[in-house]
Amino acid sequence: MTDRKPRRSDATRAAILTAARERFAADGYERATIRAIAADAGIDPTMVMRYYGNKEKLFAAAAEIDIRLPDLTAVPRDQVGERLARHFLDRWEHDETMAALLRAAATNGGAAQRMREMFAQQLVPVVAPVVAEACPDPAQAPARAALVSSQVLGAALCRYVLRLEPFVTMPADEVTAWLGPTLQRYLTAADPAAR
Amino acid sequence: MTDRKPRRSDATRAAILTAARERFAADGYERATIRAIAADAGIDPTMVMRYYGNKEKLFAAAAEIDIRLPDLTAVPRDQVGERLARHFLDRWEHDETMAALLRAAATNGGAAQRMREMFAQQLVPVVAPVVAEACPDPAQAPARAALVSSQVLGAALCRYVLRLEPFVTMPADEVTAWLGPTLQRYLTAADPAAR
DNA sequence: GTCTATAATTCGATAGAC
DNA sequence: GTCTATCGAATTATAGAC
Repeated sequence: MTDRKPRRSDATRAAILTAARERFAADGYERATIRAIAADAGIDPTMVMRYYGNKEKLFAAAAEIDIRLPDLTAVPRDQVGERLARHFLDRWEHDETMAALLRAAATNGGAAQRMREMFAQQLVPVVAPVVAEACPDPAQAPARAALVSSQVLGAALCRYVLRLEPFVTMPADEVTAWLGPTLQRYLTAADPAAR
Repeated sequence: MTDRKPRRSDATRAAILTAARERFAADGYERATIRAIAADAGIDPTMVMRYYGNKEKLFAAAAEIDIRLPDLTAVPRDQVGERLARHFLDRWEHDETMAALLRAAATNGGAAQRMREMFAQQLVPVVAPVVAEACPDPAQAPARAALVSSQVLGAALCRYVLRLEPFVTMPADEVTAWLGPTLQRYLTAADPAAR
């Protein structure tokens, strides 16, 4: 009843979103202009405003993402780290939405807020049961998730934003091989000195 | 003979740099305006242009930093990780230049280039001898340094830029306790699976 | 050295014809 | 739905008086 609305210009909206993600990913929030996004999408800049109201709402729509984290409770305890690392790498190599959000979050408050919400609503819940096994204190989950975020986001920063040479060239498999044990420790060590 | 030039308005130049670092750190490159920087420094915007030419050169001057890495060859082999972690945390808690550079590097090509140079000229050389001991292949040094960068920059991103709650509240000692072993492994492990 | 005035752009957003 | 025209604001940068 509520999903029977294939508007005729639905393709246009999608084209705008795609172009917006590319521009926001390449230039960041402030340097990406509505004019340029419209040009990339092959339409008039006015249409962007008509469809999305203003630049901020356009970004919000373009940066709406689901990390689609796997269910870690179904993964062998000693492999959660590498599993997580591979998932993130995979996700980022094929979808520039995260790169756009990361670049924008560095200078735009709204984008940073988005990042924090993603962290709290998507990463913490998935990670919590794994952490609980090695560390009974339930208050530890957010801290461990934050540590995981720092390594994963740092890798993304070096690879996709700063384009730090050794990190850009390094094969995805090698990156996950290095990050896996790090994430594993952040999730399953009883304390910083353990393991 | 060459350093006898205490210009009368040297204090003004310093005030501009301080204000510039604060603004670039808080707002990023594009949102930080020369007007605002001048206002913070209590001078006329024209003076900023007169002293530094243009915005890009001003940023270059403001982002000129020396990480002042310690000599790792004088540190016990099994403590280089924690030593490095503590150094970076210490350095950043008291100097917002790195936060400014990090924020700006996300959207500004020149700032990103600066980051890469800092990495190649300051981190790689210091780290190379330590890596060489555990891994004879000299070509490994840049890769290990890049891994270290990813974790260190990721932590800075979460703590100072994104302000991810668990990471902001976490005491510096706890952060170094967690990051130390990670950096240690990146520097001294023979391969990703070792140790 | 310092400041006023302003040039030259650029961008987000709106009004309104078709 | 789509496009032309344009407003209003903000910015870097320069010219020139004092």
